[in-house]
Amino acid sequence: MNKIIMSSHKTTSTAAPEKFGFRDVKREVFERIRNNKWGPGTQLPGEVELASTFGCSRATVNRAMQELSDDGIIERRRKGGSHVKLAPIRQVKFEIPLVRVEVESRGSEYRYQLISSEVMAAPHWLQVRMDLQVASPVRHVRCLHSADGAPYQYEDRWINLFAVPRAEDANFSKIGPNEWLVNEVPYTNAEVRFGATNADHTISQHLKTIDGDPIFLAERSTWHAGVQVTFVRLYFPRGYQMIAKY
Amino acid sequence: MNKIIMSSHKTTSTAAPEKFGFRDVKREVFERIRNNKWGPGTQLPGEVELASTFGCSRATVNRAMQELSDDGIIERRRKGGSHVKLAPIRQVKFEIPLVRVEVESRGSEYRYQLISSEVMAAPHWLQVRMDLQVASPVRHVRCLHSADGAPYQYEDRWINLFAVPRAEDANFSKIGPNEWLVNEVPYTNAEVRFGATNADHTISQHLKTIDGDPIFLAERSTWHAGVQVTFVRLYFPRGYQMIAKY
DNA sequence: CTCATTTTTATGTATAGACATAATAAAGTT
DNA sequence: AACTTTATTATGTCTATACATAAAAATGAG
Repeated sequence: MNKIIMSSHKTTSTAAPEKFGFRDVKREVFERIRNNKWGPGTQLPGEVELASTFGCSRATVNRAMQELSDDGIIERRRKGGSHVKLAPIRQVKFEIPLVRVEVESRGSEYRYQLISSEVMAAPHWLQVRMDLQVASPVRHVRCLHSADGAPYQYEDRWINLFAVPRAEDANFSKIGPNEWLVNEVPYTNAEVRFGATNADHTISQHLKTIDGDPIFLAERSTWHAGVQVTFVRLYFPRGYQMIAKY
Repeated sequence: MNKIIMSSHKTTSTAAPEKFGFRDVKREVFERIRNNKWGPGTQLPGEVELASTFGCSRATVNRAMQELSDDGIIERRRKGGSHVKLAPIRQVKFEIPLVRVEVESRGSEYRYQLISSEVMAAPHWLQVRMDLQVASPVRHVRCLHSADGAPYQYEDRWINLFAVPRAEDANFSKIGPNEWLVNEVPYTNAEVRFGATNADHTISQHLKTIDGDPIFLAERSTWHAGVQVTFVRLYFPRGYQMIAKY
C-alpha cells in the first residue's frame, strides 16, 4: 500500500515505477519533513526538481505543495522557493454542529425547551456588542438543550430583527433559534470566543448546578453580508469538554 | 474591483470580458449560494456548464469547486454532481501559537518561569492517559507564563522520555518545554480538549486567583509516529478568552 | 561603494486534452 | 416486478504548455 521512495533518484530499477499522484507527493514530502530529513527552515527543492524526482509533472507537484502550504507545513514565495516553516503554527480545525446533532451522535436523547422569548429594543451593552444602530429591535430568546434528561447547554440568544425580520414571528417552541437561523440565514461569518465563568443564580437553576460552579462559556457572533445577525452565549455545565484534533 | 456577472449567459455585450480566475469563480458561486439564489440542497450546474458560463476552462472551475468543497460549502459526488450542503456544518479554524508569541503579539512583555521539574516513573493515571508501558520514565515539568508581570498560563506537563530521550537533559529554565518540543519534535498529531474547572490551591497560588475561581482548562495530548510524546494541562485565569473565526 | 535597472528564476495561474472512476440511469433478462 | 448488465455522465486527476508575477540576483551607472 505504502509507496516509499528510498533514494532521491528517479526510480530504482527493481521497484515498480508506480505513478506518483499529488497525494503521494504530498505524503512523501511531509514524511521527509517529519523525519527531520528536511528540518525547519530548510529550503525545499524546486517544483521542477521534485517533479523529476517523483516522476510526475510540475502541476502535480504544485498541487501537493499548495496543499502543504494551506496546511501550514511549508511556506512558499515566488522566486524564494518553498521552505519548511520554522514555527509549525498548526491550525486546529473542528466542526460546530447543531446541538441536536451533537447530542444525538453521542447516542443520547435530545430535548429542547424554550424558556423565554421577547421582542424589545436592544439594550445599550448589546448595541455596542453587535454594532447596532441605536434601539434596533431585537428578539431575546433563552432556551435549554438537554441530553437524556440532563441539562446540556443553556442558550441565551439575541437576534437582530433588522437583519432577519422573519425571526420576529418564528416559532421557537419546538425547534431552537440556532437550528432555525441555520436554515434561514446559511453561510454566515462568525467569531467564537471560549472561556470559563461562574454559574450565577439563573444559570445554576437551569443547568441544575450549584451557584459558583465553573461553567464553560462559548460566545458566538454571527454576521451576514456585513451586518451582525445574532449574538449568543452558550453555557455548558462542569464536565463538558470540547474536543478538537489536529 | 468587484466582478459581478448579472445574467447566466456567457457575457453581455457591454461589460468587459475580464477573464474569470478560480478565485472569481469561487467568489461568484459562493455569492450565489449566500444570496439564496442557490439554496441548501440545490444541485449546481456541472463543471462544463459553469466553465462556459464564466468563460473559463473546466480546470479553473474544478479548482474553485474543489476549494468550496474543502471549505464545507458544497458537497460533490461523481456523476451525482455538486450540491449546496444542507446543514452548513462550518468548521472553525484557529491557530495554537506558542504562548510566547501569543503574549508578544498582544504587545505584552512575556516572561517564563520554571516552577518544578523531576524525572520519575509514570504514575498509574498517566499510564492510562498516555497509553504507556508500565512505569515508563517521564519528565514532569510545571511552569508559569506571564504577560506584563501578570500570570497568563500555568502549564503542567508530562513528557514521555521513551519517545523523546533528549528531553531528560533539556534545560527548561529559560525556554519552556513546549517551545523546546516544538523544535525537537515538530509536526505531530494532537488532540485538544477544552473545558472549565475550579482553581485548586496550587493553581490559585500560581495564577494569583482565589480558590474556587473558574479556570479555563486546555488539555493537549500529542503523538509522533504513533507514540504519545507529551500530555499537558494548561490553566488560564478567569477572563482569558480563546478566539476562533470562521 | 550605493543606488537604480535589468535579468533570471520559482512559483502562481490558466488551458486543452486525456483517461480514470464512481454512481446513476437505461436497457435487457429472467 | 425484480434483477443483472451496460451505457452514460460528472467529477477526479494528470499532463504538457504557456504566460504572469514577485522577488532575488546580477548588472550597470553615478
